[in-house]
Amino acid sequence: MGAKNAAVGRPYHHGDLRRALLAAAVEAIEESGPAALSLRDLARRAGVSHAAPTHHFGDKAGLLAALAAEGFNLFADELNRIRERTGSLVEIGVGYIRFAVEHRAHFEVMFRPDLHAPDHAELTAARERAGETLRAGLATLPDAPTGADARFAGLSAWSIVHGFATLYLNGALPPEVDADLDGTSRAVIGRLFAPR
Amino acid sequence: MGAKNAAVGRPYHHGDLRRALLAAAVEAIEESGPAALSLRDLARRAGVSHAAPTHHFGDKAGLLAALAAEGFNLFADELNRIRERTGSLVEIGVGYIRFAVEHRAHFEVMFRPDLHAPDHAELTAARERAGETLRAGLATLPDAPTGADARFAGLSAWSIVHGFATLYLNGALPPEVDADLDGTSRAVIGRLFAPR
DNA sequence: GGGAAATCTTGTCACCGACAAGATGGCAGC
DNA sequence: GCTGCCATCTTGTCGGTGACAAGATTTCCC
Repeated sequence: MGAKNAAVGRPYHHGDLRRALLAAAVEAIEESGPAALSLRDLARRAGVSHAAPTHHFGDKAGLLAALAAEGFNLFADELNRIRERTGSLVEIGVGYIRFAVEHRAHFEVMFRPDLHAPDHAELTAARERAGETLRAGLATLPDAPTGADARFAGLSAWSIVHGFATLYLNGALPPEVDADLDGTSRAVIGRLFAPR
Repeated sequence: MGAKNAAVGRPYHHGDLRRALLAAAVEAIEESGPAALSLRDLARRAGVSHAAPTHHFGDKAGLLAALAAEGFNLFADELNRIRERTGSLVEIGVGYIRFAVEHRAHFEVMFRPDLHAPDHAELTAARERAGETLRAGLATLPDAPTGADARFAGLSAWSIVHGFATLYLNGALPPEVDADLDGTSRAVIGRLFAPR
């Protein structure tokens, strides 16, 4: 029978601690960035003891890798949705940037391998899935290039959206950008594909 | 008279501790990234007590802000040199990426405001100087755009080089890129300005 | 040459991540 | 329906870290 503890109403087993910890991590990172993240703080937010997270993630790098994996999966879902709906590489790019802003905590962890547990299977799979999504997006180009050109086209498209998103998140871009993020994204990406 | 301490030869005053700590920080960050940086480790590397760094930088955020400022100054110097020598925006972009790789430790700290002491005067000035350099680089374009077009041109150029550099540093780019980083950079940047 | 100020040290505190050992309770198999 | 296994969670502990305080040493400047 549960809840014999001093803390009223809280059963010994949390129920879904793993999910609660990941949600708490998103919250904490949105508040103060991934550098300031503390496992003990997450445990407090979830109402469990300071050592509870260990069982689910091993260590801090394990938790961040799991969070990154969740991020890559959300990311692939979102971009696939946009691709099926619009079939436009520019719109996928706009979605890339919007994802970074709307899922800031996930995004800030996804591309920081120094924070991840090495050889994290779930993360590797999720990252691969997201990569596949981007490659499929490139194929939507009407005059899809081939050979070396295709490599450079892919790299430049990825670079421009990733750079814009990163600079925006770091607060490096001028404030006017905030007023119309999608519009600015479209204009910036458009310059890469403009026929001129 | 100096060197009465147990540690032979080491005077009480270091001489140039500030510079030594910044150099140690570069070394430490190159080894294990900015997240793993520890002030006490830097103090050990410099051969001083664990509290010595406080006087020069206030706290950890102060040290990282100083390192970022140093980075922005090196960065502006390097890009100005390239601009004067080549007058080419593409080459400035290649230099941007090469700087990120060759001064990885500095670069990884420069665009991470969450790590910086807020309102750090030296950093603000250095960042402004670097921004000025980039703007001057844009003006080298033969058909330099004006008005809103100029804003988007600047944003897209900055985004593409910054994104490429960031992805490369994070190990997200395929290994072939390593073989010819400058060539790949040029090809990627070239797609943005290609007349097509 | 003497005192003020800069520089560095020692000592301490709260917090953190990791680990170990034990408590709790769900659950499968009988 | 009971029993034992095992996932889950707690408590306790250790070394390391950042920040601060107070004191020691040295330089600098008048």
